[in-house]
Amino acid sequence: MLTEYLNRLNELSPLSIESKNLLLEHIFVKKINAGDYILKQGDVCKHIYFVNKGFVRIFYYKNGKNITEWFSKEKSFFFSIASYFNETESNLVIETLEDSEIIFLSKAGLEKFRKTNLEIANLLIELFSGSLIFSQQRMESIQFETAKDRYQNLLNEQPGILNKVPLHHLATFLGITQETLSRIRAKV
Amino acid sequence: MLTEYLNRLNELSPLSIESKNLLLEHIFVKKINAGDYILKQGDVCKHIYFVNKGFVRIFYYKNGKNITEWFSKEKSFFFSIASYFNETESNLVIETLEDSEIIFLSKAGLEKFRKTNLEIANLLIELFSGSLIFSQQRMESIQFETAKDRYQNLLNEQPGILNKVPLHHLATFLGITQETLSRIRAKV
DNA sequence: ATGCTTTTTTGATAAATGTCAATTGAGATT
DNA sequence: AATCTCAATTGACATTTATCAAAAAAGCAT
Repeated sequence: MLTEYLNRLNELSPLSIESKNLLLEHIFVKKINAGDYILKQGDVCKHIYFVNKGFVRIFYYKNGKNITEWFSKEKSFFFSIASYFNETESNLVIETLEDSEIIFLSKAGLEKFRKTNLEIANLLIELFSGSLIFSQQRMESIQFETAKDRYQNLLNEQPGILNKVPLHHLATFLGITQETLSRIRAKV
Repeated sequence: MLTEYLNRLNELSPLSIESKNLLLEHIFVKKINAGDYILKQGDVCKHIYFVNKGFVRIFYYKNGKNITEWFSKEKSFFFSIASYFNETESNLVIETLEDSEIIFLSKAGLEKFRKTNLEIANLLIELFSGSLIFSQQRMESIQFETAKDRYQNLLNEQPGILNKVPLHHLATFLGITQETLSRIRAKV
């Protein structure tokens, strides 16, 4: 399982056996039951997470309501950006929506080795630039697309999502109320 | 002037004389008159830009209207993220609002050296993570704050901006129409 | 299957914002 | 000073979306 994960990292940026071994000391796997948290509100995000198996929701609280920031499907990386970099309490909460297997890659390890290990430094570049592209895409989708378009796109990208996620989570993700989403669906 | 810029880079991530010299070959300065473009629509973004002097607006077109993505003040870095990484035509346009002095740092150089030079790789990590934090902050400000709040914050962060930028640019930046912004201002 | 709970839809109304048009204001020019 | 131009405000109205409440539908357990 970790081999597969290391291969994934290696695809992002080539890693020698030595570099892989360095990283291995800072990687661990955790099984997390559906509905449990990976990162609670107020925690500091000290890892880059990877959904090896399962399905994850990232959300934040606003006026008492919880608003979905995004969904992370299998084989993708995620972390709480502001909390990770600034080492501040996260205002993002990360929960699993299914029984999941999450791989933790520690910031401590990455920070330690990137100063001396070129491969690990370049791995970080790839991780961060991937995250940057993702963040930018999400911003553009909010700016350019209507809620209806974004709903359609979400269904295309993640066909099974309607079975996994209650409608009100989709609605907050799209930035509209559940009622409005329901009416959008009725019209299609 | 370039010395100052190199010091700036050095603050982000320490650079030896050798690394600085490597980078120097891939840095140039351009004076750009107010209203002229740094990056046109359809260009591919091949540099990370730095506003040494002046003031810059980044915008995109949507339904024929131009929408401000953000303003870059002096001593800050910026680039067209999707275009830079994917080497696709930029849908962001970058223009100066004042006579400006822009420092160009070429992607070609960065990509060449990050594979072999640890300092330059770490510089890139700092540049990208800074950009990631910025991108995230902007997203959160859109999600968490009302247009009114965002207007106030903008004035706090950039007190002189009302003298530099016509109201309709501020409005599109805030995601509202000029008329709505005018009404917000009237109520304060 | 029956009832119980949760999710989703529907309806009526209110609030916010957009649109279009007209007016006002401020600077620059003659 | 009068005029011209561009920027900003105001008004009237339309549209969109939120809100609150209730009904319908879908899942689940007994």
